[in-house]
Amino acid sequence: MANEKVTSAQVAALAGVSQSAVSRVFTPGASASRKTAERVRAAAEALGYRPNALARGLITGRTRMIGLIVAYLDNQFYPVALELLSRALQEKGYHILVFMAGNSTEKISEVMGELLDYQVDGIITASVAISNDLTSRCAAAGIPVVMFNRGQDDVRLSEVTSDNVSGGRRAAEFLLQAGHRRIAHVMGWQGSSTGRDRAEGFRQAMDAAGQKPVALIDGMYSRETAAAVTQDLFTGSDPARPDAIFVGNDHMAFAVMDTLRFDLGLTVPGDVSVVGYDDVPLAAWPAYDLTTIRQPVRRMVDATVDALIAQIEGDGVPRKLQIDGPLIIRGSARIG
Amino acid sequence: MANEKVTSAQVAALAGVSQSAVSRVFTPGASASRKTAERVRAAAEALGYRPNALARGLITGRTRMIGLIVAYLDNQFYPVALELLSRALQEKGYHILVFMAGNSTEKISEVMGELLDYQVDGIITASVAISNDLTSRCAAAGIPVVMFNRGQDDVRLSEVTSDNVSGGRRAAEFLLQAGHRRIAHVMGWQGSSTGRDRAEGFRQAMDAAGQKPVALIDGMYSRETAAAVTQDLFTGSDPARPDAIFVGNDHMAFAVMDTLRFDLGLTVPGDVSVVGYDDVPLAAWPAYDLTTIRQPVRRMVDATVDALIAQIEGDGVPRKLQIDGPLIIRGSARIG
DNA sequence: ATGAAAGCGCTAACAA
DNA sequence: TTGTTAGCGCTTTCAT
Repeated sequence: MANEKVTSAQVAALAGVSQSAVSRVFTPGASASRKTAERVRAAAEALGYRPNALARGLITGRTRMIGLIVAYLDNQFYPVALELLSRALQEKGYHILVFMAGNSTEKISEVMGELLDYQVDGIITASVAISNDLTSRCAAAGIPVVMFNRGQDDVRLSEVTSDNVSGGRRAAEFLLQAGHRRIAHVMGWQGSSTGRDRAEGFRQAMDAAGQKPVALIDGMYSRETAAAVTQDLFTGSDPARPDAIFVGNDHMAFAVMDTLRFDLGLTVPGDVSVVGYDDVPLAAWPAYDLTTIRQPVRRMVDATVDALIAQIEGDGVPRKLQIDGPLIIRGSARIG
Repeated sequence: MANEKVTSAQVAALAGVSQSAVSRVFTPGASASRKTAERVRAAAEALGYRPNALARGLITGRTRMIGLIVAYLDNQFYPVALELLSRALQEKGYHILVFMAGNSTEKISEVMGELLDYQVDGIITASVAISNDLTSRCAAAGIPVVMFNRGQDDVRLSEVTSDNVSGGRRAAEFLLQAGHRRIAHVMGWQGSSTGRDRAEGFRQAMDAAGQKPVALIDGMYSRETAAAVTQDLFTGSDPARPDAIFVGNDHMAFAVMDTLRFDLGLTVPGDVSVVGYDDVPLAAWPAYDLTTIRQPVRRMVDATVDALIAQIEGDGVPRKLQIDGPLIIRGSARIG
């Protein structure tokens, strides 16, 4: 049974044409008469022939594979993005090679190297930063890189983010307007552009209102850290305790709410208002009903795919895009 | 700058050796003297050379790529499995080509075809069934397939599941022992082996106890369907209402709990006990605190990878594995 | 241990 | 439109 491999030569033999004729029939935009095409297709069908994508890639220099590097999948934002990215790329005839890289620089460069070995046509990094060195290697290899949901100051890199500074600002303004005066910010990881930008926006709005944050703590985008930090926030004396918390992303916000309700015995938003960032599907579930800044994943994904493909097909230069999302008001925060 | 491509020939020229010598240095288990190896490595380093994985794959017939087909990513079980699978395979030097296929048979076979085009060394299907025809094609191409979390009666296919029948049985027994006598089962999708097996186990235990289920409804593994079904369950007259629900997976169980609490105004487990299946991370969060049958993902992943690699490296035949998991008792169900 | 040569399966000039 | 020819970059005999 192990038919193993059917080659274009075998098809050619059966169809009584040259091997290159077979190739032409399977190459979009190549010329072949109706007659040959039919005979070739029939022979191919009979033999179960399909062109070898590797061999094709070797000669055309295009593999139609895209490398996707993602840190973790436990934050719901990423599976959602991954699913959307994968589908969008599939629709355009591309396939994705996924690598999980955590946040270690080492691992990331190892993984990038492997992607280059496989001659991917482009690389998407989801929320991971990449070194200058790596950027140079990709540039040298002529492989476009687009960073999804992370920014970096390098003209050779495309990036697609939401307007995180303005998002942070709006979150703070919303809380202030509701009358909160003891606001804390459990920040997104300060090693990331998103974490820093959101915190920056938050600071700007607080300054503008002449308010000082009760606390500014790095939650590292980790559920555990966010929970621990929340505990700490409420161990001090009463006046130091926040009555509102802006959290750097939804994933941490869920941990904050869990801690508030189940460990500290507080109510949300009765005792404490909570605002998150991302608007992952879980944020809309009634168990959390989280007020949050939406990142319009779908549009971000489309922009990412467009940017990447434009660069791959030649008529594109790296671009930096910001796609804005609204504040979604739900029940986890008091309303002004 | 666009260095584009560095070939082994260029390295050979610089190192003053033959092209095949370069190949040998980069081929594990090939012979080369220390001296040549050093010169080659130096030259490669200088030029930034790395072997082209495509060309290598073309000749060796091994690409070290594994195709992974997954239906959706919205059930937390899959991102978790995907992350684990990806990491495990990476560790063994394999890379994964991910495809999102929904549950349409058409899409699945389209996607399988593309995987075969890319000459993947093996295929893992996560919770998707595959047609006989497809199985034959893979068998003919000599490409091993292992089904993760789904079973199918075909000797050519490997499968790794948990013991779903016994899991369903234990869930029912647990509920019965707690004194419940009006138990409903919102079943997993009856088009899937897991959905059917869990329901089968549930029935067995109910029969053995001489009990009739209040209801047996297909929740389609969908959050929306599960929510709707739950509403229906409580619109009838009082005696028909369940006091316990065994739900076919956690993903639906969350929807059931949300509906119970926020739409129906019932308490869990006060008014209704809920038991799920999978033990995804979210089940342990205090907002749900879900009693559930654990699927030991890590062990299932390891078994999957082992089975696949054994078959790829030759010394393996398709195997059917069942890996059992415990009932995890939390707060969503009354205790007997 | 090493080089020369063949060829993996395909596409892309080039003639005809 | 078609066949012939030359590679894509690599591994692997086969001699040496």
